[in-house]
Amino acid sequence: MKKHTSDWPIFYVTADVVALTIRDGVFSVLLIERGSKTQTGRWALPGGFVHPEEDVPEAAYRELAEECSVTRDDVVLEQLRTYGAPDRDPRGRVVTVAHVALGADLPEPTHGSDASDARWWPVEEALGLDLAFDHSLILRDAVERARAKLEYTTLATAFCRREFTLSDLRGVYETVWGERLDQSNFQRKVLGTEGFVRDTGRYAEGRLGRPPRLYIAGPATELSPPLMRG
Amino acid sequence: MKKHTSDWPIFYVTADVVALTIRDGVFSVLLIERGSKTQTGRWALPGGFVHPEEDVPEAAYRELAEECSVTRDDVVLEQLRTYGAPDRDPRGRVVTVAHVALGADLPEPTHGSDASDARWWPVEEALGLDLAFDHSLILRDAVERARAKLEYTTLATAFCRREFTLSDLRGVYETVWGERLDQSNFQRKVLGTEGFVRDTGRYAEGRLGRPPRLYIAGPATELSPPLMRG
DNA sequence: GGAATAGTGTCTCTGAGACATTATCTG
DNA sequence: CAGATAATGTCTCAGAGACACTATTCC
Repeated sequence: MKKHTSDWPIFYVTADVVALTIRDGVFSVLLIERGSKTQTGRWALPGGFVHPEEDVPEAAYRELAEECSVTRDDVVLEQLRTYGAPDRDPRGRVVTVAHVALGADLPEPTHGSDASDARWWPVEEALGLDLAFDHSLILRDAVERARAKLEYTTLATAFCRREFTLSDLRGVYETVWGERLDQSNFQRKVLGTEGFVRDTGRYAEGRLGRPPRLYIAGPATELSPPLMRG
Repeated sequence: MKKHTSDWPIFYVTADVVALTIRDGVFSVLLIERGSKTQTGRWALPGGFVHPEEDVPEAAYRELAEECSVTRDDVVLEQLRTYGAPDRDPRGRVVTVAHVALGADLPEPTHGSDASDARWWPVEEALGLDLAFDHSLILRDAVERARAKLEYTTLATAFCRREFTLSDLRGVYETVWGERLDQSNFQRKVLGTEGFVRDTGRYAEGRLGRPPRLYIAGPATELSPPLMRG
């Protein structure tokens, strides 16, 4: 790493992304196996250096798009927090702004430039891995943030396609939280929360049983009082 | 600002602090008037560059201590979020990790090195100021974060001295939220939440009226279900 | 005693949990 | 029709809000 003499210390800033989705009913996270770079062979979160004229969320979108063909319309991206311990990266003083990206059924990763492999891992398995750098810590924080935000925001719709049924939405909660919810009480809560979902007036077809109504996400963002975990 | 040619772009990283306290019953924030540096004469949040070998929260504690003689035992410090828009600082690419520091009745600022003035502002007034850089945005986010965290955490105790009465604690909520709470229901909620406060068995003296019990903060951190605003 | 503040008790209403019932599709 | 899933209704209980009442101090 190059040295620099200045009035002020030099930092390198990266944007890392914890991309979460539900694939075949399994809460999953995107990990890449590091290729020719530092920490070769270890699994890590997608991410990379922020460019000089680039805003930080732009970098996060870009890094995600490089590993997995996802545009910014496919995910909800928000900042998680920043990790900047002096020894967190052996290459030098690297501060990372970690993000969480939530999307519905995100696609298989396109093998990117600097990764030797990339794939979706079940979150429970990924939490058991020893990831590169402090990425295991970041992953734990991201998963807990996602689980918590389902309680007091309408963020669960970010895991659904544009149109979804209440069963789909309930499935998101059940998958992410890993617990069953009563269908009746769930419907009462969701439909009773002004602006959580909006009825399209149409019904899903080609399923077993009575056709469910289709909804789209409403304008509400907060859930007050929250929908609570057991 | 010096230029640097490297494989990767150079960033400067600062730690800013939104120090919040209650002074004479007024929800207050510490601001400094910028001296000989950039944006001279404008009011700003305390903060400064993170040192090469320093962890980011250390820098936040240090910057706070430089403006106001406060040790880390006097406040609860937590990261707010990171602000890194390319044009947020005219000096170059400066990314700031913003923090919130909460404390009980923090002292008058000691006139620090690079500030021409420093003082506590009522939060409502400070929100109306046009602060340096993007500090008005950071302040808004910090105040909203603090208000929200009172709902679902036991953080309100951070605004109290080591020993406090339930009236003191209720006063924190009323001051920060700017609304009245029913004393009876508040007590029921606080005392009914396992680990929120611990009874010392002693009573406050020298007040008008019946002497109130003294409590200290308990081990609980979460409030579930939350204590809600009107 | 009166004023002021602390602490307790009670009534009501909302909302969550548990679970029963009805509705509407496919095979 | 049976089986499956969706949607609605009902009962109960916990907790929040409103507010009355009691307790203990200082003057």
